[in-house]
Amino acid sequence: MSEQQQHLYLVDGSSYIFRAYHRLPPLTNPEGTPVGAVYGYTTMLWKLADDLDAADGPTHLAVILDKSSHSFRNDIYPEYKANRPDPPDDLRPQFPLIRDATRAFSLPCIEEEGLEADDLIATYAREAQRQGWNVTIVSSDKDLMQLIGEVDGARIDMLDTMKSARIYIPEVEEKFGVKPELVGDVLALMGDSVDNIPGIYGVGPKTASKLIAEHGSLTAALDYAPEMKKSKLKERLLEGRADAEMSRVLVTLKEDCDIPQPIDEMRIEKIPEGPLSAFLEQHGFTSLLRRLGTGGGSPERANNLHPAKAEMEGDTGDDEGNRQAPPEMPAVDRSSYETVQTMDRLQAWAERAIAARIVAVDTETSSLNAMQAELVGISLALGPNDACYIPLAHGGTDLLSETPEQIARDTAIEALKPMLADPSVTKVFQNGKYDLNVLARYDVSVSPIEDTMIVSFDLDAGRGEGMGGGHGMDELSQRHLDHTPLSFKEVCGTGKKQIPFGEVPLDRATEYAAEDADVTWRLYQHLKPRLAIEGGSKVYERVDRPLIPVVAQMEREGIKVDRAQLARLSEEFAKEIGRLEGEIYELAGQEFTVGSPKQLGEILFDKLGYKGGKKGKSGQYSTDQSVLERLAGDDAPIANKVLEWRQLSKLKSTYTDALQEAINPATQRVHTSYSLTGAQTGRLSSTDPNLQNIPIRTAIGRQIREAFVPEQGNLLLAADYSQIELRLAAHMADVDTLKDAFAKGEDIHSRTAKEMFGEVTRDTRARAKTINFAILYGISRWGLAGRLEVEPDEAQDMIDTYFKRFPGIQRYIAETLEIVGERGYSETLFGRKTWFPRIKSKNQAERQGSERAAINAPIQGTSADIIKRAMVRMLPALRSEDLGNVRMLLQVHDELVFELPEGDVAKASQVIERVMVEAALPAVSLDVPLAIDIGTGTSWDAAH
DNA sequence: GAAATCACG
DNA sequence: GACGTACGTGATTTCC
Repeated sequence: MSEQQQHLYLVDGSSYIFRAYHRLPPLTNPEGTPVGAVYGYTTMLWKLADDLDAADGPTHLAVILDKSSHSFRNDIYPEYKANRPDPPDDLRPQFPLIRDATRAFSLPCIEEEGLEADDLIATYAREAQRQGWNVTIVSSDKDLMQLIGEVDGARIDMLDTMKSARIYIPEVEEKFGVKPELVGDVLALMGDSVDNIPGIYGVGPKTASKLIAEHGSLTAALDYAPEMKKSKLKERLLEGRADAEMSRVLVTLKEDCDIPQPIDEMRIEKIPEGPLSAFLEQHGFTSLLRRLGTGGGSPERANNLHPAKAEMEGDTGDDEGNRQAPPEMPAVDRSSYETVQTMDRLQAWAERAIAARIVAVDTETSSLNAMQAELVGISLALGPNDACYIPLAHGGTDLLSETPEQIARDTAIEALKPMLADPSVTKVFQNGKYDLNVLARYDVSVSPIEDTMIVSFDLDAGRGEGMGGGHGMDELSQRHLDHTPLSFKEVCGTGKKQIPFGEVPLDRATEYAAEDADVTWRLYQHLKPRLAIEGGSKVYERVDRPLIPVVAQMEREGIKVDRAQLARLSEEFAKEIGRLEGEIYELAGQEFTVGSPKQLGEILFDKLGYKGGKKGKSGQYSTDQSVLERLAGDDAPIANKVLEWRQLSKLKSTYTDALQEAINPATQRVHTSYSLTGAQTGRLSSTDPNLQNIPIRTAIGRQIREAFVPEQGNLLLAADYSQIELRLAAHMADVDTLKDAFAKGEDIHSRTAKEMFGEVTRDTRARAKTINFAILYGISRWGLAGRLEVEPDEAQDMIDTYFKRFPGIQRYIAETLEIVGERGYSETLFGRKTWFPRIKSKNQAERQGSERAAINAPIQGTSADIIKRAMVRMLPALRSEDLGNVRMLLQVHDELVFELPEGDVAKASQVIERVMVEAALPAVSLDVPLAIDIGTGTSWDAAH
């Protein structure tokens, strides 16, 4: 080819600014206009312009914007995009500035009345392709992925600048399981809640791509439906055919729009600096301005963007002061990292860390379980691309190679200890609880620490889903740094081929490990300032951050379990399960897998002909507890046998077998791992094993609790908050009757029964209890009707009575929903936010689900805040009362479990009770007292 | 890997 | 008038 290949870049401007808006802090320019999204947009154009001379960079470039909200799609389907909320108030004034920014770069900006940006992009892309040009669409919109591919050597691909990812055929196939040409068919089946494209109800991305991949097209898949075997899916395909066909039209891009400007005119050469510098100056983008002057990327961080006024926080002010825009950082360069193999170099890094006062730290180990992991190496980062990896226990990469040169583990640890313990050097981790536990096992204490995972949780709980509850490092790096770090899989492989990190060659190990510290350092710079701006400092500084070492210590303490007792129970359960199985086969008239709900349903309702079999979404009979209990009442002896079988199987597999496996061989105790970011409301969760769901409600289950025991000469002490959520509801909704009952120490469910039904009997108290919980969980007449086994009308009457007798509740619900609808998040009394991205969903079930969760979150979350505050204060309080031998072992949402010398019980009980009762103070003064029940015994069961 | 089930607050 | 019905979790099993 004689001529240079032309390459047209089409920038999807509209979708970009929405994403930029959500991931950047609310900056304003010197005039006070919000410009956060504009800033993001400007840096993105800058990056593209930087590629002008690159081999595959743009020769032509245009920005495409949405002009009107109405398009031909609305004529086909009036509901199209109907559930789009209005753009936020501080985004709206930024739209015109986007055009200004584009003009400042002297780039063409294209928009047409009645056409969506996607259609213009499709038209331009095809036009350029026809002329033999390459095309790159700068967007991450999945609809546009239909266009990807090559015609006569001219290819169309996509670039997601936020993730720095090229998207071509393999990426599309990975995402949709089909070639780009078939993406439209998949989209038509699955629908799109954002654009309000119906698709087929109940068909999601998985099912859609499977169907299209199997049948080759939407039409073929729909045509095949009548021949499918009977299933919910079949029904839905048959019923939803028209919806799918209309959706197919809606997702089809219009490739033959009239084009406002020929592509030849989009050629770009060098960006003239005059208009650009004027624009940058006007909006205070001084770091970019400086780069313009020096003509290159300098890592300069200072600029004078003004932060939007921080919310009133009443904070200690540790984060007050000048806030800066996200620092400009150079791209991650893995070749810049150092492998530290001599003591000289290690000393140099330790000294630099002390001088820097802040250092990101990451440990590499042999296991995800902190209580078993061997330390393999440590990485440090002091700035972007200023990071190192210190290998400590790397072996040869195969049998023939020698162990690489490295500092002995103990020597290196001793050299790092002063820095890690230095109170003036902040150590930043991503999930620091893990590193703290690993290091503690090598007798290293680390303080003070910061944790980017927790910072992210306190800013964005509820906003993302994914590993670490949306706060894992890879996800944060993608979201905030536009960078994909090397994944563990890439370095260590997966499945059978996986190797321990200690066998990764040092150059590769350094790239991975040092990058993790580098990314953590960058995330900290990016996220920490947001806490003060967005009002998260209080809960982070006073609750979650100080909690990290406390929970880490609880995990290390572990709890003793009586293995012999568990083994005895396992054996007993096994015998009983076997006996029940025989009886069940007898009653069924055949053998089958009792543990298979599918087979059980068929036996019960098809073979034995019991009435009332209801099939759920998947076309399968439901056989859960409530169904079996009803059958048992209708004189079906097999139902009771299955219920018993289920109970025992559950107890055996989940508890008596699994807990024996969980005993740590080194400590002979069970060490759970608490997730600090697992529950959106701020609660902890417990895994490996889960010690927050040990049986208590049945006598047979409680035998498992008997296996949780203290060491010789000690006792277990359990302290739990009595009715804490109802107390908080009484305070937060300001309900005098309830507050009065709590003040007088009455039984709250009895009082509710008296108010509701006039008299207190076993029955009315039980109903009242159900209603009280229903209120906490966000009530619906059908939900309550189901629980109380009454008609929905009657349930509605009870709700009305409840609202009348306890005025305040109804108002609390309405106010909470109004605020969450407005702001997108709920707040606890201590300022913890939980986001509800689906609160405005057009899908009623989805929206109502969010509403119920939003009613509950402030109550459940405040309760979590309170017990967390108690945990933070507990050990210092005990220590100051000379109770240093009391160990805090477990937290179960409203309960703390301790192990202590018998002689300490009386004194410790007082301290524990006081700390728990006063945990809300002084930040919040409740109108209701908090009450604590305390028990002690020689097992967890006996302590209740 | 999803769905069903069931253990807890 | 239909949707599918209480909030928040984690572990195990079966089945595709």
